[in-house]
Amino acid sequence: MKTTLDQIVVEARELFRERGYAGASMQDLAERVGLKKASLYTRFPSKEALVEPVLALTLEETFADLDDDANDWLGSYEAVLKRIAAALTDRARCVGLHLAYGVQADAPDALSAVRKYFAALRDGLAAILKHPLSTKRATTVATDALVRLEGATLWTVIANDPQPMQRALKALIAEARALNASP
Amino acid sequence: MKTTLDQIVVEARELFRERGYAGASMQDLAERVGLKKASLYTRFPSKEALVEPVLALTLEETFADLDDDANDWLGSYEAVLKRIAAALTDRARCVGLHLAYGVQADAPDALSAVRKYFAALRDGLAAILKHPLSTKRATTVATDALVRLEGATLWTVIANDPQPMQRALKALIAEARALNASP
DNA sequence: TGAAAATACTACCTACCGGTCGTTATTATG
DNA sequence: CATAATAACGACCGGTAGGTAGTATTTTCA
Repeated sequence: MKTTLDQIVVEARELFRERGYAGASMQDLAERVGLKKASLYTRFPSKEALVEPVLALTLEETFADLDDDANDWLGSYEAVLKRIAAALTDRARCVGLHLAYGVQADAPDALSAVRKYFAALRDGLAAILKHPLSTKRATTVATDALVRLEGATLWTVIANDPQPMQRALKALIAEARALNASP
Repeated sequence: MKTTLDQIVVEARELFRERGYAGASMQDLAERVGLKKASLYTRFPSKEALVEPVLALTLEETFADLDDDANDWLGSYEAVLKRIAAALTDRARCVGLHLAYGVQADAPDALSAVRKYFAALRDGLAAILKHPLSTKRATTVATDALVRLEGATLWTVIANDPQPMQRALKALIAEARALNASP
C-alpha cells in the first residue's frame, strides 16, 4: 500500500494550482492520494516542503527532451514556448504564479523555491536565446516572454478563454523569427 | 467611533492583495481597521461580500477623471495604461489577479464580481481603442494589453523587479502609436 | 430631546487548520 | 526468517477560521 512520492507531488500540484498555497489543505491532499493526513507527514515534514518538489517536477516537464541544437535554436524556443502555453491553457491556472502570489514570508523555504523556479524557467529560455542574442538581451527577452504567457492565464482563469494565450504565443514566435532575420 | 465603509474596503483590498482570498482573515481585517471582528458583520454580511466593493473601488480609481476625447484617444489610452502599470508596480501584486486565482466556485458572488471587474477593465480600454479600431479589434487589443501588464506583476512579486512592467508598458504604447499611423 | 436605527462589543459556536503522539502494519535487507 | 526501517493509522493538540447571539453604545433625525 505504499503510495509513491510522485503521486503525492502530482496531487499537491493540482491542489496548489486550484486553491493556492493558503487554500490547499493537507487534509484535502491526503484524501486525494488515499491516505490519512498523519501519513503525509512520514513523507514530507510540512506543507511548505511540498512546494519545492512540486515546482521541480513542473520545471523538469517543461524542459524534458530538449536538445540544445545551436543550428535550431528557433525550433527549441518555439517548442518550449508552446509547451508552457499548452500547460497553462489546459490547466487554466499556473501553479507557479498561484504560489508566487500566495506564498508569504512566513514560508521562507517555499518562497525561495518559487523564486528559484521562475529564475530557472527564465534561464532555460535565455539559454536558448543566447544563440542569436547577447547574454543580457537573452535574459531580458526570456523574462518578457515568460511574463507574457503567464499574464494570459488571467483570461483562461476568469473567462475560460484560451485566445489571449494563443495570441501571445503567436506574437512571441513571430518576434523570435524576426530575431533570426535581423540579429 | 464610526468607521467608514471606505476604510474597511481599502484595508480589505490591501489584505486581499497581500494574502489572497483564502489567506485573508476577517480577524486580520478587523485589527487593521481597529474594530472587533463581529463589528465587521454589521457592515458586510460576509467575507465574500467584500470582494465586489473592493474591485469597484479599484475600477473607479483606474478610470477616474478621464475625458473621452476622440481627438486624443492615444493620450487617454496611454494615461490609463500608465495608471494601471503604476498601481501594479507600487503594490507589487494585483488584487484582481490574486482574487481571480483565489476565488473559487464556493464563493459565487465573489467569482462574478471578479469577472465583472476584468470585463469592465477590458471594456474601458476597448472604449478608448474604438476610436482608431473596429469594436471587435478594440476588444482584442484591450484584452491583450491587460493580460500583458498583469503578467508583468509576476516579476514584481517574485523579484521586486519593475522592469518587465516598464518594458511591457513601453511596448504597448509603441503599438498604440503605430495604430495611429496605420489604422 | 427622545426614540429608532446603526454601530460596536463580549462571548461563543462549529468546523477545520497544520502538526504530533503512540502504535500498528508493511516492506526491505542481512 | 528475523529484524530494522519505513509507512500507515486513529486520536488528539492548540490555534484560528467564518459566522452568530445578545447586549450596550452611539448616531441620526423627526
